[in-house]
Amino acid sequence: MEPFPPPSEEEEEEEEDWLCPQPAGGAAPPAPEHGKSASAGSAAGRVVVHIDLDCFYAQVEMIRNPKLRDKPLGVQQKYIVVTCNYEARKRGVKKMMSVKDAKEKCPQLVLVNGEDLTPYRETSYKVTELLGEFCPLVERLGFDENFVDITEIVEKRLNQLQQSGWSRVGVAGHVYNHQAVNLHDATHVRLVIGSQIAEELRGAIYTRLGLTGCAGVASNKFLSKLVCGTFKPNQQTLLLPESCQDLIRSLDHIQKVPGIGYKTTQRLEMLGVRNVCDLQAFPSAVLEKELGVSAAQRIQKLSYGEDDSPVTPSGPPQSFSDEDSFKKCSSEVEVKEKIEELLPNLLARIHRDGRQPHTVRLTIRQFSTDKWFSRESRQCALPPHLSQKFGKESSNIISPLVDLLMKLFRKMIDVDVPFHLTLLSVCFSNLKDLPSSKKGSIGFYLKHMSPPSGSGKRVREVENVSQGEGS
DNA sequence: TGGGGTTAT
DNA sequence: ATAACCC
Repeated sequence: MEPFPPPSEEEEEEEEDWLCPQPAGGAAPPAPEHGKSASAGSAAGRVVVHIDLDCFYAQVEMIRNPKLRDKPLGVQQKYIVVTCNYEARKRGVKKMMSVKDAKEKCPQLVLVNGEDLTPYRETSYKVTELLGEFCPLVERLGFDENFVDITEIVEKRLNQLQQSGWSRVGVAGHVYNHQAVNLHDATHVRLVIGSQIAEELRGAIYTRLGLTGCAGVASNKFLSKLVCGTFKPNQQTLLLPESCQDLIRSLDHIQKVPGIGYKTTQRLEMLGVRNVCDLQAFPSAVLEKELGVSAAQRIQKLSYGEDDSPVTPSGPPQSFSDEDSFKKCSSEVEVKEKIEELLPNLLARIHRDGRQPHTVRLTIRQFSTDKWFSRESRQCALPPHLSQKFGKESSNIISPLVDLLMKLFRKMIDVDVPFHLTLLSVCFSNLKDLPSSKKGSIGFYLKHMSPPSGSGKRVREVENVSQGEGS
């Protein structure tokens, strides 16, 4: 069996094999422990993989239209190229580049409109669902990233290896810093097995969905995400604990730290904190006064690579929204028309989901020269008789919803004074399962997970994929 | 900069 | 309801 995807640029370096004598009664791998073995977050240490699909929207478009495969391709929303394939990147196109700049850099650039997210959203959930077949702890981050806590799968495989006595154990993919693996170190062994599982996850995503992506394997979410980007298209990287400091110190600016965004960066810079080392060394008490105890402690722990946040299964979405941006919208009639455009698609999505929303929100962005960032919103509970109508299609739910949304609009905007909007968004949230049957089940994609043969069979399939036969 | 999402306050 | 974060 070959590595998997055709993208041949891969030269999976350093796949050395290690002959590993098992336990021998020494202090090698961890004891099996009784019954429920190391659950996620136990003292044993977790194994977390972060999976990040390569230029996701562009990949989806290339699958929809294979003729685009070998061309430089950009996905356009309004006048922005939001992402592009690697052919385009070679020629200087970057994410979030204006169409004008992109065409200048690459006149042959092919553009597809990506304002309708439906194909991306659907593919995205297929990926999450697929990962959910391997393991229940899958957390989405945006449409193209997932965290998977594979601690339990690693544990199972460790037990199997111990029973077979001798096994060939080797890293799949890269090791950060080219650090040598010590197979007498239990933590190393678990992470190495994690790298094999990560490769299987990527392999499944490729063979079943045709998508390539990167993976990072580490002992927590934060580190797995950080190390994921080390080798970029379609490769994976394992982080061993001894290289953790090197990884985080490699971040030249604090805004590269996931969890430290624009606002926090501004405040940290006022305090003279410019890089991760500054943050590590900064007095905690002062930081807590500036950011609050909770945020301060969290980001300072991040600066050491510590992150105890669990991989929280995302399950079905918490909200459904649809938005449109435009140059100008300045009359009530136009607002109503825009809302009427947004609703049908949204309602169809909610109908497909099957749950009932109990809250609606209208969000606007007003034109302004300096604060293009800020949005305002008004929300209200849906009257029960409207909530009810989400199950059925026939009745006209649109008119009363539009009326409701226009009331929300008038709470924000005095329609007697001139206004200039550049965005409208409608969001339905507070989703509840229909009172239909008995239990409050989770349904959605986690539902059909165990056909008769159950989880044992599923896991075995995973385990078989890249078993380098022992000898 | 788009068209989405989440959680915390 | 807003503010922060993520993509």
